[in-house]
Amino acid sequence: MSSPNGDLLEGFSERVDVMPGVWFLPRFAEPESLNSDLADVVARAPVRQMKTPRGFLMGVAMSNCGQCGWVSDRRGYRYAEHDPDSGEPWPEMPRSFSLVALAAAKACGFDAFAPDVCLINRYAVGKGMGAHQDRDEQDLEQPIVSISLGLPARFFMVGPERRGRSIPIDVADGDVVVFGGPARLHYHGVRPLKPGDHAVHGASRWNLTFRCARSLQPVAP
DNA sequence: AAGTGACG
DNA sequence: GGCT
Repeated sequence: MSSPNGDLLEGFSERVDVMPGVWFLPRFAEPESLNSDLADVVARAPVRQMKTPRGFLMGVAMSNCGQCGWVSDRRGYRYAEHDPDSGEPWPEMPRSFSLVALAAAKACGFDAFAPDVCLINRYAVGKGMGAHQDRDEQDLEQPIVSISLGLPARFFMVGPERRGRSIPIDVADGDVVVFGGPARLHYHGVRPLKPGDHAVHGASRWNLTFRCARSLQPVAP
């Protein structure tokens, strides 16, 4: 298929190259099926505020789906096969999640993205996340795919050092950010959420981040 | 410090 | 950049 957007899937808008290894895909995801499946997942594994290793309560409420889930407590950051709140395995990753994550990664040149984890972050008004790295995954060859749902927010990407100038990326419902390769370990964060009222999610922003935490080999979606 | 926030 |  020949089009101005050669390596993008047909029917989608543009791909913005933010910096080497960071791409912004405005309105790439169709929120409706994601919203429905998200509701099912968080009904089984409700979001909760985890503690940092130093004992501070994180502002953002989190859950997971997939083969394991990212957790934080006084023992540190890690991936766990079970939800520590319920003792149950994390809910299975919905097909709608893995399909859009795969397509977004492919649009950025990652042809075999097979995430085994989706970390679910819910931002309430006033909540944000300071600059941090996603470095707890085994497979750093694979990118991080981040899907925004609900209220808009300002994501920021710094670089390999925690401090320094950041590049803002304003993300809204259905937007996708992909970062990998030279940016896979870049520090990044989210500015505190401004008040608003989204038709579906009310005064919240949801973020779905897909990672290859343990799978070192591709798995069919 | 995946924290918050005053100050410049 | 300091503080906790």
